Amino acid sequence: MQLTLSTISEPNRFNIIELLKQGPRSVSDLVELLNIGQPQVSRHLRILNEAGLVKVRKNAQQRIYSLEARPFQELDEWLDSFSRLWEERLDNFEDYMSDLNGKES
Amino acid sequence: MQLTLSTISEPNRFNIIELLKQGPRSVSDLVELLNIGQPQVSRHLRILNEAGLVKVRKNAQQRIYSLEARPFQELDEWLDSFSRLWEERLDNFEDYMSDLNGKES
DNA sequence: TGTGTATATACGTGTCAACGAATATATTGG
DNA sequence: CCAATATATTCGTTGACACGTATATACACA
Repeated sequence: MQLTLSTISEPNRFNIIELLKQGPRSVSDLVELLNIGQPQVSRHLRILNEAGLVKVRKNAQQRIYSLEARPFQELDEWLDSFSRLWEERLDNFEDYMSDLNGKES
Repeated sequence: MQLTLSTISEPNRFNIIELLKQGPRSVSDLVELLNIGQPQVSRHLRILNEAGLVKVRKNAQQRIYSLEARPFQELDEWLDSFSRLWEERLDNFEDYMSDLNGKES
């Protein structure tokens, strides 16, 4: 979970993920679409792969990268545990805590 | 979005968020529950606050921190854009791309 | 097999952020 | 105002990581 988060939080990897969301891409495709050099793209792809966020497929000399669904599903499930933050009436809960602790600011 | 991600990805801040998910907490509460010093807790809380992930309320000398819903909602909405990854049949899409690019591995 | 294309790795450098320790600021009650 | 409690900030150090350049590996086709 935290590996997923820290991996995605790097801006270039975030951009790579946004591109792969539209479909599989080769490394050279990504190099053209991003403004960074090929070694950097390969390196970020390796990190994404090690974090389980992408998978690779060979096509001649090309490597076709695509997104792996599971980690994003897990992130989504983790966020479900926050649902009470907005789906239930948070205000009432906060007022309750205020009363417990004394007056407000 | 990326500020949210990088902020959450730090392990101590992730733990703080998990605790705040259960309800508002004072700094000293968090210091007891986590295994890090008070200055570190305060520092992480400041970073969480600057990222808009928590809000503060004063109660005497205490500062009561609680989660802010919006960034988590935004994260959830961002993940919605990945829904096709698992809700629709990805396999067909991949086969389609394979045909476009030539033969498979 | 050798050459070109596609991708990956190695290396040195610079930056950024987390940490612990020490100290500063706020807030309350006496 | 003073002392005590609660929280915040500063400082110096250190480790992790992203970058660019250079080089290595994989694969296909002539």
